[in-house]
Amino acid sequence: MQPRANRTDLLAELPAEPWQAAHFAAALLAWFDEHGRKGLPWQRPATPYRVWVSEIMLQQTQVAVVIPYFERFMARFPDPAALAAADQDAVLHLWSGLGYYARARNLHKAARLVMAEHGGELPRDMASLTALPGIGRSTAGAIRSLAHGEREPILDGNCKRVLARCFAVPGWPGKNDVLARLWRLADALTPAARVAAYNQAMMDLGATLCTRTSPACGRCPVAAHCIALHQGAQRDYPAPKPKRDNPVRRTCLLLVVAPDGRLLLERRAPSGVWGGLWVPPALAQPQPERPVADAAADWCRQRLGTGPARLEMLAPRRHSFTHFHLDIDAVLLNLPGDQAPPAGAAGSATADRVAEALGGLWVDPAQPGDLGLPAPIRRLLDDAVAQLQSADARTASHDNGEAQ
DNA sequence: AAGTCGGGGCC
DNA sequence: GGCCCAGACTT
Repeated sequence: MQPRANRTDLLAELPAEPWQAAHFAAALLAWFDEHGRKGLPWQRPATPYRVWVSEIMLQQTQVAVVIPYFERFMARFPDPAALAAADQDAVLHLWSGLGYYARARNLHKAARLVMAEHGGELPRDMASLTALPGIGRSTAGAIRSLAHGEREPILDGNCKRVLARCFAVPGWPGKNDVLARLWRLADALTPAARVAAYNQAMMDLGATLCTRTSPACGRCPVAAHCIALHQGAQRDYPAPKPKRDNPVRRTCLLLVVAPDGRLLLERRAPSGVWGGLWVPPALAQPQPERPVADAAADWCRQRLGTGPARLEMLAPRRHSFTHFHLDIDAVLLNLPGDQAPPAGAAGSATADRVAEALGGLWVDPAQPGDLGLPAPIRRLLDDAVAQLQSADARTASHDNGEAQ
């Protein structure tokens, strides 16, 4: 005798009944025809490439944020060939501010694979799609369903919330068993006809009615199916991620400014936080008990072979990531302009030696150019520019005072 | 199975 | 300030 399924399992298996799944899909599709989103940029036209790029951008990122990035990206890289031919810096530049930069690196890598191994067209089958870096089951399902009309379930954050509520799925969807159960539900409910509309409808429902905090159950097309609504427990699903205290890390960023006003950046290692992006050099291990200004001056003498002509602390700042806080001390270091500056170079022999020694790059902090710059670093450079200008103004007024 | 990877919207 | 968002990858 097989062990009897418990009550929760029975409820979860209900949509596997064909008639019920069909009713769910029909109700959702009727609602979609009336209220669904049909004018998003990647829907006109929904080519495999456009759906692909949009899906990658939309990973962990809201639609309204993505739209301008998507438009710029498509204008610059209209097809896989253009993307594959681009430098990684150009791709990261258009990604600056979106976060999760591994998405951009993987997208770029995958475009080159598409050119090399798939004749310049995205493959169509599930195995080949998920073999490409950055494409998992849900993104592959979105490409197959939205761009090709193949019957394939998706499971993004919206679908997880809708399904967790409808079928009262307990537990945090980050857990593998919970996730597996949601996938089974998604698969069982996905209809054979009108898959693209159905999958889009699931996302639209989650984004517009079945929202995280105040779901509009009164207008929901699948309210009759919703166990959470029946129990008045919409708020309990999906269960939140178990939270833990995020650690605090410290760093000290050195804003080294050459006599001509340009600022030193270094490229970070390919993996890890801000991988592949350009960031000012950092003190390896800031020591809590030692004044940061002293450590920065020492770094300057030891690594650059010259003391700073001027040193100024910027206001400390905290940047919070998903899993830790980063306290940033920023130091403005002006290099001396006493060496003879070669024409067209960064402004001094010292500056040139520095860039060579560190593998760095001198940029105008007001116009860094086409490189990937993390958003907080972008803001930091803006602050540095303002600080330099006010310092110049003080110097000028001081000089005037002496002259008079 | 748990940890890593960003930045912004919204409450 | 917390929480989440059209997730995927590494260990």
